[in-house]
Amino acid sequence: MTNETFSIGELARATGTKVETIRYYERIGLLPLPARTGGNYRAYARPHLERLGFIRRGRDLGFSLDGVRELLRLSDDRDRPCTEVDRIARAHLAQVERKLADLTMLRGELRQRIDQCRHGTVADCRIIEALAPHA
Amino acid sequence: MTNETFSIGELARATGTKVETIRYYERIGLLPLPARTGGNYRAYARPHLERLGFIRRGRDLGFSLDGVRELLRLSDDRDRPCTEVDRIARAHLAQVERKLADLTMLRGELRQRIDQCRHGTVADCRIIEALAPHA
DNA sequence: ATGGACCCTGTAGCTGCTACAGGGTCAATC
DNA sequence: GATTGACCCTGTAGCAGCTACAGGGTCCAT
Repeated sequence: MTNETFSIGELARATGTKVETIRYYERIGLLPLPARTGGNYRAYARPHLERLGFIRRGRDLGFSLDGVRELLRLSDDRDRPCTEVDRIARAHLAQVERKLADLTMLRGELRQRIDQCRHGTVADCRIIEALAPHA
Repeated sequence: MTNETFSIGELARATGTKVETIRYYERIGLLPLPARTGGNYRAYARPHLERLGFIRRGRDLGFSLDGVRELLRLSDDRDRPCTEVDRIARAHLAQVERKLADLTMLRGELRQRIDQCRHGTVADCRIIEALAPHA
């Protein structure tokens, strides 16, 4: 039987997570409490490794910790329809798209300000002018 | 002479800022301390209104509070060349562009996952599959 | 004098970590 | 057997940029 365990440092290296972050995930109940060694070290098993991997990939896809938590919960019930999963992912996508639209607008405005800057003095800088109203 | 003053609530309404946010800006030294009335109410003058307007527009353009602080400092010296202003704005633009690139990638990945979802059970959901490795 | 809208200070909460301080453990080396 | 050094432990505080109280005071109209 395979009953290998991992220290928190090994888990960190294996998943590209900082040790403190792993402890943080534990604290907020995202990662279950691992067994402890005689010297009170955390002893993780394979399921922990997988779960942490799941969390990391979810975060990489931009899901919030609550989103990840929900996805983890849903992924446990293998037989349920994935309607909910789909809904969460779509909601997240919509949010990403909103943010993209916002940032695109922002980029446009910034570019315009910067392009109009004639590199004179602050008194007639278009960037400052855009911020200070009356001048 | 025009020596009108504004209450914090009036300033809030005039600039679309929450009252607490104004007090916060004061606390971190972004907005100068206003005069006080007999009843210890803040009594703002026109320069405060303008300064807060500047801050808000800077924030709307996505500058950090430190960025805004720097821009405010620079805007005081009307005769200096606007090189520094330009540099700050360009650095910010570059950051916005990096974020845009990241989010665009993210959107692509999310769309792909969602498109591949066949709306079956969680067991063969592509979204979950992308997160859990082995399955 | 009473009500309601406004104001005050101070503190704690939010997200998602990160960074200590001040200690304990473990394996290897001298 | 003592010492190093890498690792681990808990607990707390900090970051940005607000936001939300609690527990009071003020001002003005009725």
